[in-house]
Amino acid sequence: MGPTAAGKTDLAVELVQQRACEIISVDSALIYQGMDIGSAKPDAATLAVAPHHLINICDPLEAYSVARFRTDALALMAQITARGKVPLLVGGTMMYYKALMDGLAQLPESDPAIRAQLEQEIEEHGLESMHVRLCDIDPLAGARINAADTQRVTRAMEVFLLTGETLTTHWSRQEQQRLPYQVTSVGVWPADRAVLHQRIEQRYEIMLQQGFKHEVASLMARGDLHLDLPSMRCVGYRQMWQHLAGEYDDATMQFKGIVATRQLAKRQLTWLRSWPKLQVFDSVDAKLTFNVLQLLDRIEH
RNA sequence: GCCCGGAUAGCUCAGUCGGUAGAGCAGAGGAUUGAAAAUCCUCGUGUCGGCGGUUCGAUUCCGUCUCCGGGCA
Repeated sequence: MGPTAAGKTDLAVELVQQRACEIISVDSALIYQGMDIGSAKPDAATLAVAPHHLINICDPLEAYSVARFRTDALALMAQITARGKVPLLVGGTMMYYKALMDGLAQLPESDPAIRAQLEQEIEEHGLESMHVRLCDIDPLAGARINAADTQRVTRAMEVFLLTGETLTTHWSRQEQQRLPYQVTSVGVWPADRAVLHQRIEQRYEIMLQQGFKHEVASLMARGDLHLDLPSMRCVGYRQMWQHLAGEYDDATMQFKGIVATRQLAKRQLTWLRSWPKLQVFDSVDAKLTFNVLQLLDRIEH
């Protein structure tokens, strides 16, 4: 686990070549086909030596979810261990890891019709009033969810409308779901934040050189994608889309793209700072791979 | 060389009819249960360009110097 641009892929490629394991990507952006440059997806040559599960599994028009990830990852982990190998989960989507380890309540998946209805309601009466309504039907969720948090207010209402029961009720029925594996959590990032920021900037530069603008232009040219899709809200893609749509110039696009990436890294680190039993390694350390291998071998014996 | 306009938070700028100042962005910290690279919350002391003067008190008024725009030569 680690923030964006920390060097997770490089480490994973090393590990997979030296031990009997298979990589499962834990990344909500790498799932999309045709989103390669801006998502920093490993290139074809890398994938040839280090295949990744759960990348390129969705069209950018589709929405994936944490629940689907959990199902997919558990199935893959069973297959991989059946082959006598170790599942190596690599990525920066911390909520996916969390759901995998701690489980999820039995909730309905999002329903486009209900969501459209709720969106319209927000447009007509405002999010405030929907939050007031939420407080009425589910005071606990209402208190917990900020009145400005469109996504969570909407989701809580959606669950209620879909099932007739509140989010809080569903949560109260949730049982502990223990992962049937021994887990070693490894965190990788530069100890110095300034170094991470530098890496982010350099990587963005490289993405532009590799034709990131053209990649987004092609996605735009399809005609069926738009900015409200989870795929097009991905860091970098959103800013490039807005630039291509004429909202701002090239320099602004670069600035906003880098800023969004830094902010993503910060949020990822917020998860990791309090992650239970996380073994953290400085990715700047030249002996990184050696150190991690040593840790893994110690666990196996 | 002369005239005009600037100089205030990392950046862009507001403001103080004289009582040592605040927005946006950036940045930092936090939350996170089927959109999570999403969504949301909290956090603002900085020689108010330098030096002098007036004043009980100057970032604010005056003088001067420096730098940056623009204009005239």
